[in-house]
Amino acid sequence: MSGPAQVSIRDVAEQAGVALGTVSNVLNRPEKVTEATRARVLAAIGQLGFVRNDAARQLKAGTSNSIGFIMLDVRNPFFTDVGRGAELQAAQHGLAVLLANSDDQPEREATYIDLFEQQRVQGLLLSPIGNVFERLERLQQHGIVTVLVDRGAEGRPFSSVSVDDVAGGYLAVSHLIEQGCRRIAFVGGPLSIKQVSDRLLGASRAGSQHDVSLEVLLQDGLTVQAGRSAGSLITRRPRSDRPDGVFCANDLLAVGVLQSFTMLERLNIPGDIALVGYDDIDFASATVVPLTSIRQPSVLMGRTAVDLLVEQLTPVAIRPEPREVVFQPELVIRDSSRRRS
Amino acid sequence: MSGPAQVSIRDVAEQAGVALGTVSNVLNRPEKVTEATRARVLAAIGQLGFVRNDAARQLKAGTSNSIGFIMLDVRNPFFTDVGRGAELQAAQHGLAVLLANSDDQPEREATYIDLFEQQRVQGLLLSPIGNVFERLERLQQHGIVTVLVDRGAEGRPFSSVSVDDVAGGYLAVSHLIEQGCRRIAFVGGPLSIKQVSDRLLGASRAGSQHDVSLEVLLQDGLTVQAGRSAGSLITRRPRSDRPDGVFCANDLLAVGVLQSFTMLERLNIPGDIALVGYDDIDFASATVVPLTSIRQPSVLMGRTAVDLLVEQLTPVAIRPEPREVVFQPELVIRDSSRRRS
DNA sequence: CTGTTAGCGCTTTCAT
DNA sequence: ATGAAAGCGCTAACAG
Repeated sequence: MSGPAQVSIRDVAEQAGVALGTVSNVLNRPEKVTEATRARVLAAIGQLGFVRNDAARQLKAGTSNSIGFIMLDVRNPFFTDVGRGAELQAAQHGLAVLLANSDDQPEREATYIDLFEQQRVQGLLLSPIGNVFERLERLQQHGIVTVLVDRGAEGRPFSSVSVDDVAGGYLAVSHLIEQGCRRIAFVGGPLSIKQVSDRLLGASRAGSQHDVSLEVLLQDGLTVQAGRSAGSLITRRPRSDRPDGVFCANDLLAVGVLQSFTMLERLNIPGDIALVGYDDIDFASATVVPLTSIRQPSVLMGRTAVDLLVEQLTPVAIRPEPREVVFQPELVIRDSSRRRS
Repeated sequence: MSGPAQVSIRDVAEQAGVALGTVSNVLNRPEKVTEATRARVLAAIGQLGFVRNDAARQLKAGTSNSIGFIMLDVRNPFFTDVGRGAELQAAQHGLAVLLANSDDQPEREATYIDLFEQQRVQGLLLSPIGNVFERLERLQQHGIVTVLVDRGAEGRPFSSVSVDDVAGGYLAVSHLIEQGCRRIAFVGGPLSIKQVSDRLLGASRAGSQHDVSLEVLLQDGLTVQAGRSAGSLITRRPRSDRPDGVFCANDLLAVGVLQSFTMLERLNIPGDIALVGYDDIDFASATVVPLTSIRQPSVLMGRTAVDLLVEQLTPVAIRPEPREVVFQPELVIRDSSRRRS
């Protein structure tokens, strides 16, 4: 029932009583083989439990048929939604998606880029965190295309799918101002993450247009945990020192802020403090006070990223220029910020 | 600056003016090479942008140094937490973790098992969904070890990390009964998922011990979406027909149920209906009504899974027997079910 | 340290 | 259809 530990194409050929090349043909060009021998070969494959060694196949081909997706944070539903979209679309093209989690750490990002490069993936989807653009350009010259996800290319030779984060930040804070907020706090960080600094930029534009103060409560991560600590920072202040509106760089933070706010009996959301998050994850509408948020088309972004990648998977000669797709964010108003109407 | 598309070890040797074997030594046994030539080789590697071709390395070695983790659902924070733990521990052993998402679909699970087998990963972490045990045993004979995650091995020759789901279901429903519930509904499905049927089993044991009715509202998935539809199924009934306690097979479902419940002004949680979820994800304490849940030690489970895998990565002769690690779940009581102090 | 070599498993080509 | 053979890039072993 079970042959040697490593069953090779040669073993299969022997078992089936055919030539080695014929087995390869059955695997790769079945139409070149008569029905009868094809059946014999398949039977032998089944008996021996043969599985094609991808390393050898790749070595020959020079590339695998997977793409890698290095996510900033697997625990952020936004990214897993993007991943979901990527998988759906990749399947359409016969590609598999391997996921990795850089967890906001440049070293881990670098490690996974290495790993995927060594594996000679067809391409990479990546939300860059560290300073990796030179790295990626070299990769590209060596035949591994990168598509930037949730981040614009800014003149660099990559396709990208992103959302206008400046517009998103602007939307969020404009909305808070409309609801009557005058002392707004931005919760988020680190600013080395472009998405965060862009959202802050948009926020401060909206703030300065209306002459509203914008305080920045810098956090070292975009997690529920960080949100909690930002929240308790605020609640520990005397009432008069607290902001009346809080804009969080993502929903995880907002959830954390909400957790710490709702531990204070006498703090009313949105009455005392209005709250806006970012990403509109599934949970946003299920929080203590349903969360106003900025929606990004996450699944569509994943699909688009793969399409852009496949577009670049053509021979250099006929390869189109990299493209940038920018989606517009959308304000989703819920109770956490709704003061009128 | 950039050489041929594929820079090989041979190009490096040429550039550095050393022998091919020396480059290999620099890469794999640096101590066998003098400092000076090592530096020359490293310089050449840098200049040419050489990256070791893992396919070739693997082909030679017969195995990669990654492990694959096939998750039931990337969008469930429980699994990403497990993944996080696995990554942490794998890094300790110099292994990389590649994540894949079977999304509850047996075909996708099979596809990824194939993929990882073709890639000759060192081992697999897997929460089985389809009927894959024969497959996995064959894999094991061919040198790819599997550790079952969130699922016991039940006599099969695999190590496993799981949580006692029957105990968890029992805990949940016993708690509801203690809070005075007498008509309990179980929301979850499909029952083909062992975790779900075990939780139901525990639930019904608790129910029958106290002579409490247990209604099963079967869903086809463990998602927020499915939870919403179960919730509206309940709220559409006349008050007298509604359960007074709901136990959801996971927190995503519970979040969905909560969403639909809280759309009804006059429905009081936990007064009219008490609610218990499962997994105790980060969001559980941030929901409209903070969610009572059954906690599983997710990160620890991931770490343990990798340890069990590494344990099995020894030559067959000295390999220890597979082990089963079973953690006990823990009831975390919050407002969604707390009726008496 | 060098230079050479075999071989991992597969694909592809070629003449038969 | 076959059988033979080259070669993908690497590792590891060898004699010098």
